[in-house]
Amino acid sequence: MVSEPSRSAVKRERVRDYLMELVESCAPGDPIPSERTLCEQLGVSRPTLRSAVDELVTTGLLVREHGRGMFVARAKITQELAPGPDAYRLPQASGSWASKVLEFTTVQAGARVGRRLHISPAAEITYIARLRLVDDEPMAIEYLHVPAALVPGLRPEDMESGDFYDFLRERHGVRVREAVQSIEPTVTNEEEARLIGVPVLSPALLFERLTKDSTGRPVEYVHSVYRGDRYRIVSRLALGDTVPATPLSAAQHHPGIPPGDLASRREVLTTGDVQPGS
Amino acid sequence: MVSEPSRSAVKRERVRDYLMELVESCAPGDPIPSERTLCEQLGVSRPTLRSAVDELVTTGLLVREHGRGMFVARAKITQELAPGPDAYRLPQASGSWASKVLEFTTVQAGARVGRRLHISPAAEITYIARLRLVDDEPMAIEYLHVPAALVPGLRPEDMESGDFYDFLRERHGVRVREAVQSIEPTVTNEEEARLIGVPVLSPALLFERLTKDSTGRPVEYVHSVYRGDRYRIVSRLALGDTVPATPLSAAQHHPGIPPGDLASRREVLTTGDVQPGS
DNA sequence: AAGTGGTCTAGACCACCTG
DNA sequence: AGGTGGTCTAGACCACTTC
Repeated sequence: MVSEPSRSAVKRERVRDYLMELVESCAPGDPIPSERTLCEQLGVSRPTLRSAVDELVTTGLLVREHGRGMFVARAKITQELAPGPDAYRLPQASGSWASKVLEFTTVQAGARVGRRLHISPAAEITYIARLRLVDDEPMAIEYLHVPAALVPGLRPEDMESGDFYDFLRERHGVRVREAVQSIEPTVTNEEEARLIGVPVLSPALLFERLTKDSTGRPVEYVHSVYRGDRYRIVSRLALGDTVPATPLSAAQHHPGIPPGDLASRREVLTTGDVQPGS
Repeated sequence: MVSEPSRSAVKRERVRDYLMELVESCAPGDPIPSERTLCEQLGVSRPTLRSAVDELVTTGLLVREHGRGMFVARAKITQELAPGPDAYRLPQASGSWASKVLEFTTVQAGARVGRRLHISPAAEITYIARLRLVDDEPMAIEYLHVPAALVPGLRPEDMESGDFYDFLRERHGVRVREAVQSIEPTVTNEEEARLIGVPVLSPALLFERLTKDSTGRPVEYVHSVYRGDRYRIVSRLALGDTVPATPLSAAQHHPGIPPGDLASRREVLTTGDVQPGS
């Protein structure tokens, strides 16, 4: 828009903008012309065309199907927060969650996991990789690490139904109390992409969590990757300054929840739920 | 690893794996050989080499500098949750936040924003685009939409210092009370990439927030994009089942905060803070 | 068999940075 | 001037899907 060195910008951008308009004039699921056809129409080479398409695929506007063609994506990656007049009502719990255990072994903790769980690197842990499904569609891949001594006799089936924390309490007398969790954006690698059914380098959320029991002992270290096109975090924040602003530290900024100017005095009321994609 | 149709997989993967090993054997900031040199060493064409490098740049392992060369990235995108024995202590507020107003205009709300703010599409809003900086490094780009009637006489300078919510209360008698916020992973587009200083298609977090005052009237709609390589959400979760498990709905799953099996009975204790990148 | 997307090549030109 | 990354081309072969 602003005066740029070159007038016509890069071809890729011109092609991408053309495609974006094309997509907007189509209904979700509609097929669009083939790569070779588009190349001819737009007067660009196939790598150039493909590079522009790559961007729209990563952004979530287009999907490719080998041997079939390209289609307008069904669920836009950036969906409306909530349509209609009742906007901003928190979405209800939706979809039925299930799990599928992909791997279940006992291995030595190793340096990294041992340090996290506060156990010896040589101590044994139960390592579980499981797919998390919503309405039978893959939503996330989760890697759990639990000290083996804590869960003797744990079976893969135990990880496919019910609440793991309930299970820990009822079967092993372990009462979880607190967890520290981090969330960061990432893009999928080959393995993750294959398992959760999205293209490589798609936007995703990386969670890491360390959970401790009532005695402060670490009981699980979890690493999981959630697909970005169907998963979203919604939270409801209380901002009232009813509390006389316990001055934690004047110029603090707590972005985890509200990345605005909210200095202190706010508290989380409720955490929302999944908004299924399509 | 597993038996694949073709033995050698794609060249891109072979090149990428070679580069990843190369990166691991280097210190952060170290230069790596030029694209043309690597092409010759690996026996691939330049587009193929570049495609592999693209992946590592998106992943945050490499950085390119036009005319200078390629370097091992300083801050790894997936950093340790917390090093050392005191792991999992929540990071303290770090860095000094500042803002730089890039755009400040009064415009008509339009259909989308009007609907969100519950005002007429023809009503005027103050539209503010501002860069959020931490230690003078760009961290996020934020787009605010505030009904103009609520903040008569607001000046750009007012948005560059202090807490906006404090300002609303003291200068305009508006007391914010609650907000609904969504967080989703995304990738940067050209504009966002340029403004926050990362490559196009880098992982990022997209926030949307609607804030209401004590009378339930919407006072701001904010859309912001945080860079993924320097920003992370850390939260501390209370999982104790002290509450007799108010059964909201048996098989519910609330991933927004703890994407494990936490059915109900959990509550957010504290929200963490920024972990500065390098 | 014919069309589609997936991958790769060899070479070209440009813009940028460093001597 | 010479190296670096940034972009683009024309053409080739493969794998997959449909008819």
